[in-house]
Amino acid sequence: MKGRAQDRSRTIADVAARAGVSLSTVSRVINGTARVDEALAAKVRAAAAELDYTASPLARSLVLGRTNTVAVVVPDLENPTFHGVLRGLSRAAARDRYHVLVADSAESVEEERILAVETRRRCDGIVLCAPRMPEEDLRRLLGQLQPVVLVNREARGTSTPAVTADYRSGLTDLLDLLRRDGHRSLLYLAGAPQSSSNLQRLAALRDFAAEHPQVAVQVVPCGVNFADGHAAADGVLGSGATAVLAFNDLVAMGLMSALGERGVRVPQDLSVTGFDDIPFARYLTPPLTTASVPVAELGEQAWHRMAELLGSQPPGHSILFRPRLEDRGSTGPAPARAVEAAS
Amino acid sequence: MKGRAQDRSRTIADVAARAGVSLSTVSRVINGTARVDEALAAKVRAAAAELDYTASPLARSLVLGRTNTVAVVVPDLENPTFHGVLRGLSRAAARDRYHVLVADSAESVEEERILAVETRRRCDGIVLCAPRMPEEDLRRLLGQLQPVVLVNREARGTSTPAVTADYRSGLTDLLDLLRRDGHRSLLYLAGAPQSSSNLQRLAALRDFAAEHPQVAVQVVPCGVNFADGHAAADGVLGSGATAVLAFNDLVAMGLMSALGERGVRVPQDLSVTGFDDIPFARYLTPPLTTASVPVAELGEQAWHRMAELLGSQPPGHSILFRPRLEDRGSTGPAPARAVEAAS
DNA sequence: ATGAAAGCGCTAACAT
DNA sequence: ATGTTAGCGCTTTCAT
Repeated sequence: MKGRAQDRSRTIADVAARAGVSLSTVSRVINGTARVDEALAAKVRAAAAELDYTASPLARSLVLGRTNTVAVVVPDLENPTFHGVLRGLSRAAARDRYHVLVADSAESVEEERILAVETRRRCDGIVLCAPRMPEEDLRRLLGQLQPVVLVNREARGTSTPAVTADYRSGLTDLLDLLRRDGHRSLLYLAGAPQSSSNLQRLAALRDFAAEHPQVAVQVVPCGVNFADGHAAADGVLGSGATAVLAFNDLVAMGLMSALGERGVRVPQDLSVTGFDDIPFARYLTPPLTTASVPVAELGEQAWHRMAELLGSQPPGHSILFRPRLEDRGSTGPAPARAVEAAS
Repeated sequence: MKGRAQDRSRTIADVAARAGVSLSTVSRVINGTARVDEALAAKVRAAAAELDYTASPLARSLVLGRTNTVAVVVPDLENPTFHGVLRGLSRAAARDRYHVLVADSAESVEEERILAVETRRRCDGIVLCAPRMPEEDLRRLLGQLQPVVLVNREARGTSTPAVTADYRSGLTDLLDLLRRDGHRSLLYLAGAPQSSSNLQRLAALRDFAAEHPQVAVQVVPCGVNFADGHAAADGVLGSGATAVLAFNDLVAMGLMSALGERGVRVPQDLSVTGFDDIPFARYLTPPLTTASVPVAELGEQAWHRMAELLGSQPPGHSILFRPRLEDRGSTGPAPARAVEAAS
């Protein structure tokens, strides 16, 4: 047999020995931290190549105090929004040779804090998606987590950069669209009560109600996923509303599915809007009118803010993506009379 | 102000000093590695609590040779399959107090190798999703990556545990369904040509064609996502087939969307099947007939296999999930005559 | 039962 | 320009 099996990973000492130089020279050559005589450098490179040597990231991290890793903490990987954020972040970070650690708190606000703090110790910074954490808890947490970038919520009174979608203006756009279509009785299927993005939507609703007193707006607790929307159908039909603003596309899809089962036509009998513009929204029957949120870009920008912080620049400014109205087939003119509950 | 701001993270030396004991005692108390006098132990715990001390995972990893982290390497996080795998894996690993590093090779088979090797050094093992890597390259790579668990493909001639879906039997089920519905001219929209899961489907097709010579089966290159399916519509309509087996649900959805635009009715004019049973498949109009693959469970089982390897048990057996046929609305009896291309 | 000291693999002063 | 040495924060012999 040629060449012994390599028992374990080679160390810098192996390379130094083989090249007949000191550890520091090897380190210098490999990191390019100082001038090294070209002859020696060549020897080192050769030795490293022969041994298939690469420096232990662990050991480097320990001494450098830097892991070249960031973590993203999300409440639920299943949620298309966080999934998109992870995707955008992961690609962007990879371009800068950073790695990403993912931590899914499985919706437990309790765990989230602990998880974030523990995860933080394994990396250089945290991208935090914690829509439901009470603001005060969040502010306290932020101190231990630096550097942090927030996604889809802000922490007032701190200089933590945040990358968010402007859910308020997005919902306002949808409300205006429905109003222009002649709807005078609207219903909002609310998401997680205390979540930032739900509160923003409620703010839009409040503004709208004040500006358009002739339009009735009901708020009905619902949820954030398909099943929640599906279960809301009967309540919606009993409400007399001619248009429904679902918390997000998933809820809208669930609702539309249940409406279909009941023979209610969208948009002829009832208009429905979603939120987010998940990939399938445009391909539903009818295509879903929604406010498009560039989730992957949220993740990408979150990385850019993080990269600034890691370069020990001062915190950059928070950035807000304005959702774009996607006026598609699930909304239309208000019917002459409100639909009655079927069945 | 009460208490100085803590300049940087506390070390075990700080705790030892405060408790008036040696470093080793602190280590022993914290890890429970040896008996320590209860009085001392209490002092140590108190000191640790006061300083809010937790051991540096980095330093521990370096000395223990273990990071408590595994990496999952995927070709594309956007793909619902890999996304599901990540989700299942992440939750399962978290339960065992393991962290997960995610590496997205952005579809580049070239990068994949390098990425995997580099990522491997930062963790204890790799869960590899590399459907397109040539088998020989894969086998070579496997050596450097140990411990490895493969997802959705096997590496013959190795003992690397694999967790896969049986795409072959899944497609066979779909083929049988269509045949029983009277279809005699089928068309398969193929995925990535060399990917394992595409090859498995082709094998099913081959078997089927041999067993049922009276049924015509065409294979048309297509792709793996929505847009690919959408673009395939005209070719499908010109083919004379009465039923189409899309590579996966995304392709099926794209196709159905394009068919809708052309006024082709599913399943009356044309039956369509997907594969995977992504969350929205059942809510399409019509609901998609497909073969359901439990992606999150794939990830979960991948973790279990990995956990065995990490416990230095011998490699467990590979496991194969049999897709379940979901007979829904997008398939039906073959029309009396094949549809003609519209427009 | 406890402490002193070596060492995980590396980088960065500090010498020369 | 190169080598020697002291750590990074921890665990684990090895003494006592």
